[in-house]
Amino acid sequence: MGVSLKDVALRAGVSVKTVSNVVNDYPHVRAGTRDRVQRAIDELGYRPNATARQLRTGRSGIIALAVPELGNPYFADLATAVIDAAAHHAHTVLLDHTAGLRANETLVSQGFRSHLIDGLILSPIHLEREDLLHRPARPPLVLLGEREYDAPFDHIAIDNVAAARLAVRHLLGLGRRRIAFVGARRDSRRQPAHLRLRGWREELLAAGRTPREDLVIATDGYDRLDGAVAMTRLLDLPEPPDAVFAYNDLVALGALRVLAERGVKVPEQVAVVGFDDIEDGRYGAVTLTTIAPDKAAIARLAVDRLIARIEAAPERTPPPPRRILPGHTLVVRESTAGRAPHRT
Amino acid sequence: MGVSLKDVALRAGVSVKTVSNVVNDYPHVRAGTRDRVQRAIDELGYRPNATARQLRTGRSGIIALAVPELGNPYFADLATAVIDAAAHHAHTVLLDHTAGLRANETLVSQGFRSHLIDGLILSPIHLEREDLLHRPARPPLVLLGEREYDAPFDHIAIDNVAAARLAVRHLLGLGRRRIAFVGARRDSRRQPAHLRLRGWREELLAAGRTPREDLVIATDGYDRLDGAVAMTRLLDLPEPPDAVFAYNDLVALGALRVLAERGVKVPEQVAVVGFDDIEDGRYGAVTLTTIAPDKAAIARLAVDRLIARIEAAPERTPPPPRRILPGHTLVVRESTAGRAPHRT
DNA sequence: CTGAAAGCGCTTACAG
DNA sequence: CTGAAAGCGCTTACAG
Repeated sequence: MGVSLKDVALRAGVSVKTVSNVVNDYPHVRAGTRDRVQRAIDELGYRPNATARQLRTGRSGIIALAVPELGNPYFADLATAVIDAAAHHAHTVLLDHTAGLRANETLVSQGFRSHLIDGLILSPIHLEREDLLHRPARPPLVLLGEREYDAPFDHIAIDNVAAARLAVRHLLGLGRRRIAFVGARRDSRRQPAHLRLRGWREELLAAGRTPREDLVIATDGYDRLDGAVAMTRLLDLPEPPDAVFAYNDLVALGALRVLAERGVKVPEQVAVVGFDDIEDGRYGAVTLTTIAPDKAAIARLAVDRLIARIEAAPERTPPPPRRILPGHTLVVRESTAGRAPHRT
Repeated sequence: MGVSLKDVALRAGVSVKTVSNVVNDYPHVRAGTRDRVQRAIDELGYRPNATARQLRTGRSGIIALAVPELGNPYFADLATAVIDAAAHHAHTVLLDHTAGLRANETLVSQGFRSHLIDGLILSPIHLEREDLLHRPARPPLVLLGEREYDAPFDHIAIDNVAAARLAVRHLLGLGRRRIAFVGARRDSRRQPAHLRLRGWREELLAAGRTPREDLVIATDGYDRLDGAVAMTRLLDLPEPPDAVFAYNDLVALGALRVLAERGVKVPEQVAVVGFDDIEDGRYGAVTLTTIAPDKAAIARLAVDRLIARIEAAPERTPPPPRRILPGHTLVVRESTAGRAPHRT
């Protein structure tokens, strides 16, 4: 079917070894030989067969990225950044979505399709530590996101507690006294959002205030609808909050929608802070104040770390797994700062 | 390193052929033999090497999907749907983004990484017909989206002209008389959006109205920012429009943001219709009326068609390429219908 | 600097 | 119903 090394070798009158040397830029090839081989390659339109190379070398040049859902712009942005970072290392990205389900996350982490990929970047939601315990050493795994595991894997995530405290401090600075947290889980044993919730608690305590647990709203997921449902409940409280810190921007946007529906003024009556800095937050009728994780840094660090493990010689002891903390910033917009007067 | 067929064969006391037969569910294997082999497989933890299988069969089980950008929720949704549809055929999806650049789109269509993939689904923006002309027959290609090419490839897209006419008809039915189109291109030779623009023109003419070309606004891209810039220009016109039909929802959302900023009432003063039905449009302060393409159908049809070509016997003449038109609907929301009174 | 040959782990005619 | 063997297209010690 296709043109193989052998065809090129025949045409150039050399062995396949020499052709292989030329194709892989092996330095010690005589210039004349190289030219002759190159000409044969061009004439025949030869292109190396990646599969055969992979079978021989054990490397595919593919890394997998598994996120809960691409429908969340945060993960779409992250995926884009990972694809770009991988391209820098001449790697391609195979994308998986887990729907945040523990079973899917476990399957992926256990090496589903592992023969096809050199490494895996996984952003888990409901995966538990024990799901990770009997994982084979290959392909290497880098974890992303808020969930922390006492397990020997690199983990790239911003400091969620510090970021949450920054958000709550901002709201306290605006004089807000009833600050709700939206995005806890009903099941107290499983708290994917526990770090952001902890930050909310810590900052309130540090300010000498008692965290009001009735202002902690559990949600089913982390989508706009969850934020809308939670906000409705909060507004129906005898004493509604004057601020909302949402687990993420989608939840915050759902809350903003309900506030608009009910005619509640933002930020005058209720201030809102999200988390992720997705683009939607910059274009609503009220733009959204949010925590902006450095997504490019997250992607770059994750890919760099993964590639380093992929390329590590198997006989040497690998570097110990690390927690790496990319930066984050608070981006203040209308949902806490109010709107500049109309340009008319 | 890993456990191979040979190891299993040795342990089960059969030939590799028999193990292969069991692994691939070849029917004619004696039950006793099958059990013995299965036990050996389980004990050794054997898992087939996909790379070796691919080298032998020429099939990887991977299809590539190339979209302009994942940051547009429409493409994120589409990618999700394609991943699901591919999973039905036991295929995995390799994701590429082209940034809508002709060079990237050409590279992908010409078979970049073609040894790794069984087929390609491409949603082009600026690709031209000539870029497609000297494409090798393999891997098969299915095209998506508004751009039409007089080239022998399957093409899955909703009827963009009919959909645009539906949107404009809706606005006309609301009594709007100055209906702008936002999302044309400056360069008149390259009009990715030409079908939706044509629909705008045709429906106005059919209603006995003259399309006002000064209400056709060119944009650099199809993002929120482009919609915001365009809306600003429209509002600064001596006689601003009373309705906007946007190329897509992102552009429409950018326009809505500017309308809110300027204190223009939607839909009373300006009604807005988008295109794509992304989730953001359902949660703004003013929800967005839009054309909803049947994304699941698009993904399913594209994958089905691609898999059929992948599995077609190479010696038989392949089925002729087809244009397939999945359905679409108009979803009416507040940006044209107004808001229901507050629930208080 | 270059060649002949083994082998990565499968699948698949070809026999029996 | 099962086995022995070739071969997919590479890379890479091993020679020379």
